[in-house]
Formats: sequence, C-alpha cells, structure tokens
Amino acid sequence: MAKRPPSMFDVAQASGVSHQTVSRVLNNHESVSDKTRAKVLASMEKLGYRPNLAARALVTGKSSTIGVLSYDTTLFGPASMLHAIRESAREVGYALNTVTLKAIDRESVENGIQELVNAAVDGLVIIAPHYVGDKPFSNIPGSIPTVIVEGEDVGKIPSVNVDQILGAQLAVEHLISLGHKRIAHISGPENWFETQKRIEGWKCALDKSKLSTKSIVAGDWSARSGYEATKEILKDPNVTAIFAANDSMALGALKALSEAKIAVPAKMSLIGFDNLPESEFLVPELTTVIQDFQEVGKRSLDLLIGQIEGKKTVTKRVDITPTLEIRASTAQAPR
Amino acid sequence: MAKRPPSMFDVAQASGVSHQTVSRVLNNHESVSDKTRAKVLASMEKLGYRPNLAARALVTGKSSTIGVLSYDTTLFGPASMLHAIRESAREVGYALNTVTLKAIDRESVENGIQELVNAAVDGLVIIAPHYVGDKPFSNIPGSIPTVIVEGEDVGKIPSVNVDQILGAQLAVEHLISLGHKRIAHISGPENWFETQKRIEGWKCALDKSKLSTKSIVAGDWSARSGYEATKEILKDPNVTAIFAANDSMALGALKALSEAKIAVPAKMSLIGFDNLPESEFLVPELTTVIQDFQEVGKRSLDLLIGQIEGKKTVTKRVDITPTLEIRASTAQAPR
DNA sequence: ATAATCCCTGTTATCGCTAACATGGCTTAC
DNA sequence: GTAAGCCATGTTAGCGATAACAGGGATTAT
Repeated sequence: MAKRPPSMFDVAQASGVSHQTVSRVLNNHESVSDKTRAKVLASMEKLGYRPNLAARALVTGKSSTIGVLSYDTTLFGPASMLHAIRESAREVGYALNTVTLKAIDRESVENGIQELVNAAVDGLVIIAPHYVGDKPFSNIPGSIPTVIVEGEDVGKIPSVNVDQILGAQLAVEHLISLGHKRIAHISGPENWFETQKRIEGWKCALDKSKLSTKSIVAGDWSARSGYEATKEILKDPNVTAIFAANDSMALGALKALSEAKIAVPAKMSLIGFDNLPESEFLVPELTTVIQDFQEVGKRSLDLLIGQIEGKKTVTKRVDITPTLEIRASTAQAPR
Repeated sequence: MAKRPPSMFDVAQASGVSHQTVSRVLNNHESVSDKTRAKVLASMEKLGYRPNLAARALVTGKSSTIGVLSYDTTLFGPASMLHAIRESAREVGYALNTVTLKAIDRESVENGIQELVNAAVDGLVIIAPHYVGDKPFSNIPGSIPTVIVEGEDVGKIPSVNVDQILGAQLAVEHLISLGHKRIAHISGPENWFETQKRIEGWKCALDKSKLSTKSIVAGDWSARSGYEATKEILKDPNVTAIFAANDSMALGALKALSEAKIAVPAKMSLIGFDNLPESEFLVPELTTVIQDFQEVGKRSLDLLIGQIEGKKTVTKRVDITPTLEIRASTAQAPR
C-alpha cells in the first residue's frame, strides 16, 4: 500500500541505464547523449520521480537551505525583506529556514544562530538590527557564508544597509527648508541601529542649520508609543514639526495631535519613515522616507549567494539609498 | 583545514562505545546505562557534535519540516498566522518551508503544493483562502497530513476557520442597533472565501432586519481600494454606515470621507475587520472585528501535528470565534 | 546447577544519492 | 595499422544516521 516513491534505481531500470546516468541527467551533466537523456527524462516523468533531497544533502554536504534570523516578522519591514529574500532564494533553488527572535539580547541572537547552524544551512542572513555588543558573533562557523542586514558589521561580515542617516537628514532638511526651527524626534527603541542612525541624521541636520534645541522622546515603533510620545512632545509649545522614526509612530502622533486640536500640517508638520502601504491614505497623507525593503532583501540574498557559490569578487557592503516622499503632512512653518 | 564536523563515529570512538549507542543516547532510548549515557553526552559536548539532519532524514524518511503555502506574507493576517505557526512548530522540533503564492489560481496553488511535496515536507498547512474550484487538490499525496486554513474543505481535509459570517453579522448588527438603515459594504476580492463569507454575513444581518437595499463595492484589501470604493458608495446620499471587509480598506474609506467632508461617526459610521495594531490609533479610533490570527496559526499547527504523530482523535474542523471591538468610528445614525 | 530472561551494547544492512574511477567503442594522428 | 584520446556509460564506495538483529553478562526461575 504505502509503497516507496521511485528512486533513481527505478528510473534507471525503467530506461535501461545505470543509476549514475540518471544522476547525470538530473544534474545536467554534459556527457550524456541526447537519446539517453530523452529516454531517462521520459521514465522520470512516467514514474513521477522526485529526487530525494535528504540523500543529496547527505552526500554533497549542502542542504540548499538558507537560514534567516529575523526579529518580529509581523512588522512591515522585516516581513517585506523576508518576502523578497524568499522569492530570490526560490529562484536560485534554495529554501528558507527562518528563526524569529523574541528578545533582542546577545544570547537570543547567538541561540538563534546556533539553531540555524545545527540545521546545516548553507548560508545565513541576519536581520537583527539591534545593538548586541561589540564582539562579533562567536558561533558562526567560519565556513558558513553570512550577510548581515541593517546591522553594524562587527567583524568582517558583508552587510546590506539602508543609509539611515541620509534618510533622516532628508526628512529633517525638508522640514528646515519649510522654516521649522524646533523639530522634535520620536525615536525607535534605544538599542536598535536604525534608531541610532536616524537620531544621528536628525541631529546632524539640525546642527548644520545651527538649531540647537533637540527634543527627543523614545518610542518602540508602535502606534501607541507614537501617540504617547507626541503627548509628551506637545508640552513644549514651540515645537512646530515632528520627525517620527517610523510611520506607525507617526500615525499615533496624528491621533495625539488631533486630540490636542493641532492641525496637521497647518500648525504642525509631521514626517514618518518606511512608507507603509497605508501611509498614503492617512489624513493628511503622510510625508515619509521610503526605504526599499524589497531591494534590501534581494541584494542581501545576491550577496549571500555570491559567497556561497564562491565568486571571487565578494562585495563587502551594499548601501541602499532612501528617498523622501513629500505628501501632505508637511508644510510651511506657522508664523 | 576544512575538516569534517564530528560524526557519530567520532563520538563513539571518543567515548569507547559503538556508534549505535551514541544514536541511542541521542534519541533518548531507554536501555542505555546512566554511566554510558553520561560518558557519551560528555564526548558530544567536548567534540561539539551536532547530528546530521540530512542523514537522519534519509534513513527515517521524515524531514522534520512542515510546508506552508501562503498568500502575500506582507499582509498582516498571513504574517501573523505564519508567525504563530513558526513558533508552534519550533516548539515541537519542526522547521518551516514556506512557499508564497503570487497568483491565486488553481494552477499556482497546485504548483506550490508540488514544490513543497518535492521538498519532502512531513505535513502541509495551506493558507490560501481563495476559491480555486470545486475539485480537491489532486496532487497532495494521500500520505501527507494536511491542514487548510481559512479555506473551504474540499475533500476531507481538516481545516481551521474563523467564523467569518458571524464576524460580519456582529459588525452589521451593531450598526443596525445604532439605527442605521442603509449599510454599504466594501468587500474583498471576489474569489476569496473570506470575501464571500463576510458578504454572506452582511446580507444575512440586513435580511433579518428587513433591510433590502444592499449596496456593495469590491476592493482588493488595500487602502487605495477602500478609498476608491468609498467614493463610489458616496454617490448614494442615503448611506449612513459602511462595513469594510478589512481595516486597511476602512482606513482608505476614512480618507475619502474626510475629503467629502463627511464626519465620522457623526454623519457616517465605519467599521472594519482584522484589528490592525494601528486601528486603535486612527482618527477616529476604528470599530472593528477581531480575529485572533495567532490562535488560528497555533491551532492549525496543533491539528497538523496531531495528524503527523498519528493520534487517533483527529479533529476535522476547528472554529475560531471572532469578536466585535467597539470603538469611536460607529455611532447612532444621524436623523 | 542449569535454563530462561532481561538489560545493555555491538554488528550489519540500508536509506538514495553523488564522486571518483573504470571500461569499451569510436575517432583522430602518425 | 596501431597508439592515443575522447565520449558515453557503468561500477564501486562512501555520506551519517537508524533499524533490526545478534550476543554477552547478570539476574531470576526451576
């Protein structure tokens, strides 16, 4: 009843060749005559042959699987990157093994890495944009190709990064050009690289224009935190613009501003980061910084595959440039 | 240099036993003396031994991998379910192999299934909530345990479903109880089960109250489509409430209403579905129907594992009850 | 005391595939 | 015409684990 699925030997027998020839056909080896190849392919089709990946993995030592370590995949950013990575991986014949981090301390990250290493992944993509200490990850075997996404490249691991500082600068300079003098920032959680970089870009832009007042409140990326942070910021009546480190927090800010009866953008300009699909349909349409998550995911995988296939020219670092999308939530500073 | 990782034989040698004893220790086989076990465990630790999963998969015929077929994982719903499934799977020692569907026709679904079957998954979770024809999926080998999430159980495949009809009824009845007579519906894309069920619930609730006017416009789940649909709906000045089939479309509706200078909820009540994390921070806070995606994911996996481990009592169908979350976007119908 | 039983451990075969080497027929070169 | 070379194919040997059976020593039963 539950008979085994056909193996190479079955195919070999059915087409009157050796199993090795079947293997050669399967791997597109060149020295197989067209006639034999056709015969074998026909038998495979007829028997419904499917190669046993475990057997192949065992003998080649390659699992054709890429490990991805990521933080909360229900967030738009990670979800988008993961999606792009998955698609790209599929195109080149790799499956994904994803481990999701619950906490963001060093130990969790190393445990996650260990788990993927144990699963014998051929390569590793680490999307764990938190600061977890100065030391490079100790438990990535030297033999496993790795790419870090949106993380500081401790050690010499190739990485793909969006230029967060530039993104923040674009946002803040836009506000400055509209005449805003006091521009508050709702940042992300402290131990994220993205948080630090965006703060840096914000500060840098303010400094360039000799604006010394830097009011900042930390959020946690959630709409709720943006809402709370904004209430805090509003205690300073001189603030005329808010730069939120992501769109969700900007959305929360919008609510707080609405409750305080402060019109956006007439009395307060607001700018976000990420460009959620919904952001264009907020009231008012949210000005934001676009980072192309798809591109980040795709490039990460390219970089990783490059390493795995052992290309000579290994790029050490890929930078993605964010762009400013000006919509209706930013306007001239009120006089 | 690139020396092989230690195998069972290395561990066996280091601890002076046979490789089979090492295997027994690894699989917690009972008849191994405590002394031997300790010795072997020590050697494993010392050598940094990691079992080769490919070898195990080859001999046991089990890959310890579960295949998940899903549609657009950047959407909140699928992403949440996937997350829950992943976590639950990890707890019981299974990895996930996810294939994402680009299109929603029958062929794509069957191709996706084929891909996962080829990858020798031990079980299959299909999150493909589209209507793809009456026939059961032909290419799921009878031997592969399967669970369908949010789909019609064609054939006899166990499924996990949120009671979408009930959810829609809760929403619409809430509007009716507030005195609304003309309640428009922005539906999802036609070939989704969820779309059909929510339409059914909406119609059913209207019928119960003898409200015969049923204006409906289809969207595609996106905020943009909700925005467009609402502009269409507003051509009928008698509509006083809109039931959107998800929160994103409700968000788009909010924008269209704002542009038309129709106050929510004073002149128009609005209700969504899904409860996005952001929905509570929209202006006004969005009344919505909560479906517990986490629970759906978790239960799906439980059901699948039950089948895989061959439990006798196989539940055929799990129903999850949605709940209505009343917030500020719904109010008494204007007189 | 001898046989039966059980516990623990070892030996051998096997899973399905690829790598490496072996072989045999045919072309090419001198 | 024979050596050399090449192409297409076959043969053998593992990869690292588990399964099934075999066996030896201690304990228990007769």
